[in-house]
Amino acid sequence: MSQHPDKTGHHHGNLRAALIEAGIALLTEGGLDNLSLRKCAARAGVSHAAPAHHFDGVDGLRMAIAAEGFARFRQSMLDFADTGPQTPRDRLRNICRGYLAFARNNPALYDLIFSFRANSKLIDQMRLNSAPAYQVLRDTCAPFVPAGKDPVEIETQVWSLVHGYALLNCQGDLAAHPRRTMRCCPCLTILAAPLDPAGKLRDAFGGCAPHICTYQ
Amino acid sequence: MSQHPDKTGHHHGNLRAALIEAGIALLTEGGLDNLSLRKCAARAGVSHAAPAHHFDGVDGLRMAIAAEGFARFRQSMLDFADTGPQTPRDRLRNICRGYLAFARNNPALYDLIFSFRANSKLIDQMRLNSAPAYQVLRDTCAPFVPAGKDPVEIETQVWSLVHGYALLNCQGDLAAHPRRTMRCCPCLTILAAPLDPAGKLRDAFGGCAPHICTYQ
DNA sequence: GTGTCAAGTTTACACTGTCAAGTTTACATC
DNA sequence: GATGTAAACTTGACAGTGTAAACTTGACAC
Repeated sequence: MSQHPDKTGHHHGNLRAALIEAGIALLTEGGLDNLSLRKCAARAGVSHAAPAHHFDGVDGLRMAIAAEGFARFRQSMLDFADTGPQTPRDRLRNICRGYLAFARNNPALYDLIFSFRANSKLIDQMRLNSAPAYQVLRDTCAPFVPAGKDPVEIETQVWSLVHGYALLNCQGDLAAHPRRTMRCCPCLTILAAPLDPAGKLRDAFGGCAPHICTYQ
Repeated sequence: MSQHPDKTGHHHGNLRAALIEAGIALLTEGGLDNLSLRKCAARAGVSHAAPAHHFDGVDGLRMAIAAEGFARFRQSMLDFADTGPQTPRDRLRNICRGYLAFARNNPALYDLIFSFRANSKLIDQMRLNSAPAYQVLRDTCAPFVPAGKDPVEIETQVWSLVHGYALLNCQGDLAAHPRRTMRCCPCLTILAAPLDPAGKLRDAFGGCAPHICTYQ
């Protein structure tokens, strides 16, 4: 099926990847509104209708780009988690840092991922795309789930907190105060100072209890 | 300036309000993608260019609708806060419920509010529009801010948590499990069971510490 | 009446997604 | 090699979109 490593005459050879790459570039340059089938086509050097043919419409293109975004998103979390000490608490703190780093470094792609509103046909595929990223969260939260409790509760808490924080930081009122940190009970200190503009993640976790969460 | 209570010949009389109302109806019926200048115009019975003339482009229309959305959003929080016991803890719990109720009852409007990406010209106006809603949060969080601490830290925590939770519930993976509750340390139990589909907000806060947050 | 100005209209244009039809290429089969 | 077929595009057309400029209508001050 993949007998076209390079463009051979009429066939492009690697159009799908080229279109996704073009789409990510468009997102990076001009935000969500800058992404269109025709611009992707022009950038990939194909006719204006080629992307729609490939991805079955603009929603398909956006989903394909979002799938690539989820893969990079997941990788950002894993990159942070695999660095430094490997205690469960360190790993949980660091996937949150990786989460926020991705949101900060790829705002438009992050926007696309979490602004995706698909019809029922694509929503299942979208869930498949995002599942590996959620799995990182699940694996990392697992050590903190008390016996007999539903893991999804603490997962939801961590996910909600970091997701809301990322959105508020990247677009909302907090964007004016990027150095703002979050501190509350110990389960929240994992998010402290994650968006240091200089890229040096200050450690502001001093004085916290050693457990993540006094789950009752 | 408002000498046109009804439509008098050429002038519409109350075009601005009619367009905003039409826009909200379009959002409610078909989501974000269903909102356009021309559809608003048709629904308000004016020419297709009238909305752009009024609001100086589609971004202006969207901002005007978002301003109305923020007002309703704020009112939803206040309605919940002013009901029931009036301890600081009750009020904080209830503005979160009001927050989530609004997100659930007005998903497209909530989407519009928090997906708004404005150029630098409109972003200041947008901040003015959202300020009263944020003020509700600030006032409600104030009793929980320890002396000498920056109030914005606990505000950010609560806002992030409820914002992320609302988004995940309304659009994301959690949408499949609307009855999911969040429980963790006491500061988080305010969000427990906020999205009961039957509309009866179950109280699942039993066994929590009486203080909101062991802020250290 | 006259001037002025805001409020809408009209017209036109570029851009967008989508669809139908046609063209080119690859490949299997004879 | 010739042929059929399916996939991978291209081409052309169309409706819907935002936007800008020019025009018209109405209200009001003088």
